[in-house]
Amino acid sequence: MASVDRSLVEGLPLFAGLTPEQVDRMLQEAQSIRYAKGTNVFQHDEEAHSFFILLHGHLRVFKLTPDGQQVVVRFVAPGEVFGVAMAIGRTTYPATAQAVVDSIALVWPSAAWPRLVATHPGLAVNTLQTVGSRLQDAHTRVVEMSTEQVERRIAHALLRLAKQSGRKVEAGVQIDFPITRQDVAEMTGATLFTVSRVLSAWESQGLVAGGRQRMMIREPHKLFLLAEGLPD
Amino acid sequence: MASVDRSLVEGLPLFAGLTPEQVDRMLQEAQSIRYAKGTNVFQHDEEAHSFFILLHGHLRVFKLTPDGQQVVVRFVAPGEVFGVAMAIGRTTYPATAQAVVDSIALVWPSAAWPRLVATHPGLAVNTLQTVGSRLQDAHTRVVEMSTEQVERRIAHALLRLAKQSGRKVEAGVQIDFPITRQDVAEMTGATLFTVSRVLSAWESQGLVAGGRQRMMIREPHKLFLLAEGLPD
DNA sequence: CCAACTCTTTGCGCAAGATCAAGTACGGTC
DNA sequence: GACCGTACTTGATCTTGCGCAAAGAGTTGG
Repeated sequence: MASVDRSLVEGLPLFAGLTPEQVDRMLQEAQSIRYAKGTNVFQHDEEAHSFFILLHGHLRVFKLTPDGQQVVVRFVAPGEVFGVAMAIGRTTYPATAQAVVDSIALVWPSAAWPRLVATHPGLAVNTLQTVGSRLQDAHTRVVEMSTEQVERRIAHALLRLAKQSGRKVEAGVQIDFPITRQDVAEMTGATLFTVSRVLSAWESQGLVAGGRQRMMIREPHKLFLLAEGLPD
Repeated sequence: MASVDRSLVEGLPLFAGLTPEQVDRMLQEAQSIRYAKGTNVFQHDEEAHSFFILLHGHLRVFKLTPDGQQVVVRFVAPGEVFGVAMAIGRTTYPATAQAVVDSIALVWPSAAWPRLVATHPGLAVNTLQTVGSRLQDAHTRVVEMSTEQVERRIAHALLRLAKQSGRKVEAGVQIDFPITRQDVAEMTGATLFTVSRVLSAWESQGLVAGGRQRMMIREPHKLFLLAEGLPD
């Protein structure tokens, strides 16, 4: 594989505290692979052969229930580590990662992880921070699902998307990958129908905009107030 | 502080891969502290001054919403590490840990963590596994809350409690710390009333038993079928 | 340009659970 | 042993959001 330009990965949290030489050495072991829109980077229950850093594009990570329902765990944005199943002590992936647009990732074989960690102890520490912050997110989501009603959950989900993958434009904050109402439903534990109704209402109030697979937040602050359940 | 008997902590996941001497050295830096039933080991948003291993007792870890609702994050059983806020990159605790019975924990100052990790890289790796498996749990819970109705969520919650803190007795599996219907409600995102109704129904079917703050599963397998939504 | 598809909207009826309102039983204390 | 507070039960009512149906609107491709 062609070697990877270091500038692409400098400053990534995973590599914090490593010397440029160490980073170079790690990069030499990585491949860079392209995933066409709609393809799966890995699948639920598949053997965890690799771990990744997303260089370009966006992924949708979801779980499938026995009766075929999907639940979106998160979206992966460029720069993030994903598929670290091996590091957290699993032998298979706990979810499916699917490219929502054409994407490129750096790929290491999972088998290299123990050696990499032994050589660069900082890797474990950095990964611990990453996994820890995902744990925070998951708990936040549990709290929201336990105590908030749909409208506020949807508001929180959109704000999180905006924060993670929002692009500021004149008219507001644009989510910079295609996302359906169904996706939002699967992030919030609501139905497609309910999400559609809520978004329609917000659109007519000028809070958000966006048609088919497009989502833009026009009034982030008002949406925030709504998410927190504060008076208008 | 009195020195801690090594037999109490041998075989704990946190210490996996450390030599007995290394464990001894770590123990010398720990205090063992007693927490009376009902007291808080640490509180939400408090500075994360320490991290812990529970030696004896049971803790209830919960978050508080702005409007005062509690959501139970998990229960801590003896042998588990908790309060590792610092390790996952926080300066404050993200939740409150409260002793549900008189409890004893080993306590290290958070400030010692970076040095301990530098000396024993295995610590970071082990903690990563622990945090990773909590992340799994949290995601499982999100999936359950998104796709299952209350009855099945309650069944899953009880099964998880039984697995983690169940004591097998002749008549079934006894949860070996006091737990209220309110607690179960706060674990499942249901109301006290709904939980009470469901448990009453199960009790009359002989599925579970237990009165005030007592919970015992008499038919684990039937409860499992119910949790998975399988026919009788 | 039309066909086929996917995504989205909207209306209507219904059910799972929440909320409210009494109560009852259990344990601990003086 | 009487009292008190906390946990639990049970019933009646109300609301949120789901399920389903049907149709509208972009998108892609022949």
